[in-house]
Order: sequence, then structure tokens, then C-alpha cells
Amino acid sequence: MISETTNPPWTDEELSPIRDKVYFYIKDAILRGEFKAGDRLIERSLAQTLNISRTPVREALFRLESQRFVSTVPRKGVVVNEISRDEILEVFLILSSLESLAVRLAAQKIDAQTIAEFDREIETLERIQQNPEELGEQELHLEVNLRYNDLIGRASKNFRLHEMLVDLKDYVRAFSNMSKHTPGRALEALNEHLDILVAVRNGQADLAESYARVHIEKAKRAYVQSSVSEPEPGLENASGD
Amino acid sequence: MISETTNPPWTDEELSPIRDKVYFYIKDAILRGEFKAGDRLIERSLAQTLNISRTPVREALFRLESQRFVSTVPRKGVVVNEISRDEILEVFLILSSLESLAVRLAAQKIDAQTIAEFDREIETLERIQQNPEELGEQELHLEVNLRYNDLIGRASKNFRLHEMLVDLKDYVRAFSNMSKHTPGRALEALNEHLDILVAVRNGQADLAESYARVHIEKAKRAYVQSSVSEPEPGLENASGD
DNA sequence: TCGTTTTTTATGGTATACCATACTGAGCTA
DNA sequence: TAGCTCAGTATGGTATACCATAAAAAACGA
Repeated sequence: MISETTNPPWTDEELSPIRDKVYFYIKDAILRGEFKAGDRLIERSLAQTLNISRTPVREALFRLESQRFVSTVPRKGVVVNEISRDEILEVFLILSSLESLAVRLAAQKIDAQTIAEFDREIETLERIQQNPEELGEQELHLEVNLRYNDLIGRASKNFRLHEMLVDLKDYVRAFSNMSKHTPGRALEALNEHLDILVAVRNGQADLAESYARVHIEKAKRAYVQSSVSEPEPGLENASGD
Repeated sequence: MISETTNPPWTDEELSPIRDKVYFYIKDAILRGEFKAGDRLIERSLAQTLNISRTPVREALFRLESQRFVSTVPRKGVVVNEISRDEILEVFLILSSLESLAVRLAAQKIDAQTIAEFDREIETLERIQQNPEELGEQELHLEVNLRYNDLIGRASKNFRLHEMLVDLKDYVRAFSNMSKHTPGRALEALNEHLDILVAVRNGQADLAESYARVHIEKAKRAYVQSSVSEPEPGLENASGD
């Protein structure tokens, strides 16, 4: 009954703990580039902005820290991580290895029910493929990746692996605004995703794994290409917009 | 000057935040089996035990949660995770993939300085190999794994990968008291580690990767064997001992 | 004016207080 | 006696207060 708070960004008043909402709020802000590498995240400011206390903010920040989105300098504060190009490349290596494993497992373990889901989703993605203009580049990327990861994760029956992949991809996405720089990459990625999904759906483990490796490799190249025009993530040295 | 606290388990009074000390304290307790799967971790109790407030305890628990050691049930509390055999097997799959990648990278990227370190450490490990009785089974495992992981991590020049591997191995160790159940495994593992290290030291990437896969496979088998005698981790149904 | 010292302020670290909820158990009623 | 209700308690969630430190600013002296 009592409620004197001016509504924060999130909508539902009843469910999950505030710390989770703050977590998603901040993470989303980082992913969308609103908080840039090197930015300081000041507990009191965030708390005041969101009309809450520091406690849930701190808890959200800790969670972000263990996912490497931010760093806590003891007695100093929290800053959005500065990620070097080398570090992103390291992650791409890990991604390649784990994605290969995931699609291989998916192809090996896929069952009838999941095949049905694949068929539905593949059809949906093919429709998107035909009419890619309906979605913006960003939404296209997000939507496709979401569906793809979900499917592979479900089929591979390895929840931990799925989580790790999602985390790593979020991480890469946050610190390399790829699709912003290489237009057309989203659509290309969609094609690659479809290749992988079809191979998985047909139980072709080796083929799926090959496609996956190629896919990650191309994503990496797109990142490398985009990163040459912008010397260091977070620095605004680059000429032109 | 003021100091009315009865000393907590840790020794240094000055350095890192309390939350870190609590984190290592609880994690260590889980790794050593003091806190078993299913145990509830009650903030106030822990805080009282350690003569601190709930705040740093909560922060430590959140960190443990993001590493999957504990789960927070909303409005319910924190419990040490119950890990199923299947889940451990899932992690072994991931481990195999990442460990292969790590040793392959290590073999490819190793430099002169690191080779020198390898030579020193290999010699040390061979001495241990000759006189394994000097260390207990547990210490042997810990010591060897520590040195091994550190070397591979340094040589592979992929810090993120190194961290992930350490985390995953800790996780497996925490929820499968392997070495407790299969005596001799520690020494066997030492031999396998030495094989890998020598191959890496000599730049033999393929060989090192093969050894690594075999090593993880054997570790997995040791786990599976030990887990048949103890039906579910955390349940004390098993007869004997 | 410049450098050094002191004071202020910003901010994270920790402790504590209060609130909400879910569980527990006692007591009441049928 | 069985089942329900309600009060009490345990416990996590959040807010707030206080402390320590480091950075910034101001004041002071050479």
C-alpha cells in the first residue's frame, strides 16, 4: 500500500530483487554503449538516479565485476573495463573452441522435439533472411543471436556451456561495437547461423562444427576490421564519426 | 589503534577488503568439504562467527553465486549447490575443450623465458614424482595442479582462458572429492601433467593437445568411478567409511 | 607566485537498523 | 483430535549511518 518512490526505469513493482533489475539496467547500458570503457560508475550517483539505496547498486556492480564488465579498484571505485584488442582476440579463441563444442554436441544430442523447434525457428529465420530490411541492423543481430544461442543451447543439453557462451558473446558485444562498424555483417551472420542450424538439425556434427569455426572466424575478422578504424576502444581519437 | 574484535580466521589486519577474505574463507570451506552440498549458509550466522557484519558476508556470497558454488533462492537464502553427476560431466566436456585449447596455445606461443621456467618446474615435479610419499594425496594434487595450471596459463598467454580453467577445476574439485576416492590418482595425474608440460615445452602442439584430452578423460573416469560408490554427492547413503 | 600543508569533500567499506516475508508453532474452534 | 488461524520468529532485502581514505581545494608561508 505504501509507495512513495518515483518509478525507476523498470516496470514491474512486485517480482525480482532490485539488485537484479539494477544489474540488468547497468549491463544493458554497457552493452548499448551508454556507459563506455573507462567510465566510473559511482554508487551514490547510480542509486540516486534510480531512486534506491546504494546496497542493491553495489550488489549489481559486484555481479558485473565477476563477469568482467567492470573492475573494482580497492578503495577507489568501479570503472567500466577497458578491453584491449588483444583481450577480445583471446576471447574469440575461447569462443571458437566452445562454440565448436556446442554445435557438435547439439548435432549429436538433438532429439525429435528439438528438431521440431529447429524447423520452426529455421523457417522464421529464413523469413527474416528474405526481408532483412524490416529490422534494423542492431535488432537483426540481437534477435538472430538470441534465437540461435537459445536453440543451440537447448539442443546441446549442456546448460553450463550455454551460459558461458552467452556471457562471452555479451562480453565481446559490449566491448566491440561490431555491427555498428561493418554494415551487412548482421545479415551475413544470419546466413552463417542458418547454415549451422541446418547442419545441427540434420545431425551433421562435423559439418556444423566447421560452419561454427568459420562463423566465429568471420566474426573475429569483422571485429578486427572495425577496430582498425577506431584505434582503441573507448578513445575518441578516430576521425570522422 | 582501536580494535575490539576477536581475531577472525585470517591474519593480516590491514590489506584487502573484508569481503575478499570472507570469500576465500567460505570458498575454501566448500572446497575442503566443510560446507557440503545442500547446506544453508545463513548470513547472520556467518557474520557472527567471523565477528563482522552481514554486509561483507553478503558480498562474498554473491561472488560465490556467480561462480556457481552457491545458489540464492529469492527470499529464501543461500545454499551450497547440489551438483548432479550429469552436471559435472557437462563441465568435464567444457574442460576438455578448453584445456586442449590452452595447451595448444601454450605450445605454440611459448617463449625462451617461459621455457626456462618450464625446465625448472618440470625438474621440481620430477623430484616430487620420485618421492611422492613426502606429500599427502591431497597436498600432492593441490600442489601439482597449482604449478601446472600456472605454467600453462603463463605460456598460453590467454589470461581469460587461464581464469576460466582454474574456476572450472575448482568447481569440479569442490563437488567431487575425487582424490579422496581413488587413491593413486594424484600420482597418475602428476605423470600426465608432466607429459603435457614436456610436450608444450618442446612446442609439440598436437602431442600436447592429445595428452591433455587423455588427461581430462582419465580425470573424468576417476570421477565417474568414485561417484558410483557414492550415489549422489552430498548424500551419505554410501556404506563404508 | 609557487610550493607545501591543511582542510574539505567525494567515495567506497562496513556496520546497523528496519522492513517484508515465509516458516513455525501455539492456541482456538469445530 | 484435527485442522485452521494467528502470532512470533528467523531470515533475506533494502535503506541508512558512520568511518576511513584519497583526491581536490583552499590556505598559508617562503
